[in-house]
Amino acid sequence: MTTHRARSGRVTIHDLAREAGVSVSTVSKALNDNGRMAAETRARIKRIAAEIGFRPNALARGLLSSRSFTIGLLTNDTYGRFTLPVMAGISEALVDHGVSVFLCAIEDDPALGKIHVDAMLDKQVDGIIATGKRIDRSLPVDLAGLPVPVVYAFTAGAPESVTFTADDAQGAALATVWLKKVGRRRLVHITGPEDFVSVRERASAFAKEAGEDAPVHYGVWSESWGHQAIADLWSAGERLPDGIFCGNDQIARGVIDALRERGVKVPDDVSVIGFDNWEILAEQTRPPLTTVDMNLKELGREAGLMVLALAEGRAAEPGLRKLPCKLVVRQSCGGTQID
Amino acid sequence: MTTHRARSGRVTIHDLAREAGVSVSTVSKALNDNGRMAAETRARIKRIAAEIGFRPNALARGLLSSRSFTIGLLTNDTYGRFTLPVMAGISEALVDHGVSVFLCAIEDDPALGKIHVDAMLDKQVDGIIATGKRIDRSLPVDLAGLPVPVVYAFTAGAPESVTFTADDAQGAALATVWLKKVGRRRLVHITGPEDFVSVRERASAFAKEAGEDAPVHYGVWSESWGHQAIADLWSAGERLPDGIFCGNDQIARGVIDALRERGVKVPDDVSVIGFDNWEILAEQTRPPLTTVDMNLKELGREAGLMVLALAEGRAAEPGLRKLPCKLVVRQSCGGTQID
DNA sequence: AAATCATGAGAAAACGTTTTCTCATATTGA
DNA sequence: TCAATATGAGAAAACGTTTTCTCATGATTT
Repeated sequence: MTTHRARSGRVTIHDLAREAGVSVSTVSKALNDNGRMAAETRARIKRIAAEIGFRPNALARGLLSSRSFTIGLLTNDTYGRFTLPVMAGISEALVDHGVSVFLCAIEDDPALGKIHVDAMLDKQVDGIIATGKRIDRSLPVDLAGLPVPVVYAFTAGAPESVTFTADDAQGAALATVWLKKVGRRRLVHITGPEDFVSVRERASAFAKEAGEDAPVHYGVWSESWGHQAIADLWSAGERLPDGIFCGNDQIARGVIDALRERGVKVPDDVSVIGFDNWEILAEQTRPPLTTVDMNLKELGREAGLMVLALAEGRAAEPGLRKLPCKLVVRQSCGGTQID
Repeated sequence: MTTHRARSGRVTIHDLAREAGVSVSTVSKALNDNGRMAAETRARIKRIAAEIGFRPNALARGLLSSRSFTIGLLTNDTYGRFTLPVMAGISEALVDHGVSVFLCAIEDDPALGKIHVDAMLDKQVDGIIATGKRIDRSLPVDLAGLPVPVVYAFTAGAPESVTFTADDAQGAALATVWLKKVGRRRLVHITGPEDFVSVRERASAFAKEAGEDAPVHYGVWSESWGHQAIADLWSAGERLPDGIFCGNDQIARGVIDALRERGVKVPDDVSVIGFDNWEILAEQTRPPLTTVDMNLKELGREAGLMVLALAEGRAAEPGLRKLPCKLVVRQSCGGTQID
């Protein structure tokens, strides 16, 4: 057994070539199934490579191919509620292709954003995915004119860019139809701030399904707003709702707590449905929350595959792609089957 | 204005050398403040570099220096509640040093773990940080004998490794002392499963401060357990507590809800304190939760700086480093000052 | 005036791969 | 038997940097 380690401590193709008694070019061709070569030689080289644990240096490879098999993920969603599933999807989609992901949290800070973008470019990322908390705000960093493709997920993209988001209207319709399906007729929508595009899209889909006169109450994205909204409705007292579609799970949680405090049974008296399927919240609510899932992981997958495609030079039609939401049935609406 | 772009589309040092009318070696030395050179030449090269937007290719640089200015972050905390702040701290600490972070979510899957570790090594990371959900479990991947330094944060490390975690005992003491300070005398501890090392450390610190006879109730990490525990205590009815130290914020949330349902006022009748400072939950609890913060972001910073130090060849004493927790005072205990 | 020294800048090697040539030998066809 | 072709494998260039070495030129010392 001869020694085969270079000074760097990592096994290089030269060590392998020496060990196998061939040239580095032969080794390279053997391992990449390129070139002409005796099958026996190829097999022997591969065997020895496995034995001594040779793994090609991706830096060297990337230098030559001008592909780094690396993409950058830019996010300002510090808390990560939306970003995390998206990230998981991206990572899952790309790991099979040998692509790694740089995580760059920019916390709404333009200076930090620039630093991260520069660092990514220096490191020759093959592409960038920008992701955020809402589809109608863009990240505080200029991604136009970069030498690599950029895909936007859950954040506003540049004109002529590829952008992915959830189909808010379809999700809201899903929720509203479900409330009707479990027999509810007096529906209300308690949701977030009206300046969110998502809020408006969901509200108008709700109106379409529930009737134009079905009340919509705008507020903020908090439990206490849900609580407050119920207090307001019940103190007004006229034509109390029997089905409540909430703009997110936190609001739904507040709504359910407020109903319980008033002795209103969920789902016996009133059905409540949320939005986001923030599992740790939705599952712990009593009763567990039926809610709309935006399929963020799938959205991440698609974004990952898209940036990969663009990096490989395949063209893609620019524009906003809305991915369908799905219903997650738990117990806060009654009903059991998913369709 | 001559053209200075190479075919790759990115400006290289050769383009810059041509533009400046000097050799590439001179350019390199100029930009890195190395070598001997007329000050005027250096300045001129720097100016032109900025003009044409030259940024050195980190791959090429890394190939030569055998440093990639990249580290890998391995995590199995899919939900990200613990990992996210740690990540933020790591990123924040390293971005100043030009180091980028590969995010590798392995979801408790050994095969996926191996894939990610191999990918990181291929990409010549300068070091790896492993992070998880609890200090007494290790990631399902073998990080021993890797050619790069490994630092563990919030997960069990290999023997002789550098590991960071929060000081559970100190945090629990902080909470218990605070309950006494706001005048509570009949303390109980409602916490998670006893097989967690953290749970046992917190419980024994609680016992030390609250008295060995102060009751400790073990359960699970959920709101409903907090709810249940209060139901049990109040139905037993003997010597009801006036101060409750909860093992995490979710339990505290369940406890507070259960107390409210029984007409017990928080914090007037009973003080409740949580653990984790999971802000989105702690802030939305009514009343907002006083809780113990594990300083995970700071933990991430330290881990980041440590892996950097090790990567640069500086030695560090192996062992478990416990970082202090801090108290975050909101309204669920009464009292106002932090100390 | 000759020898020494400081200065500024370029040439070339190196990092670890992949790829394109080139070339010797073996095989085939007439 | 001689040429044409296949086959196997190596040499060298390339990717974009950094670093070490070399070499003019001009300034300083004897």
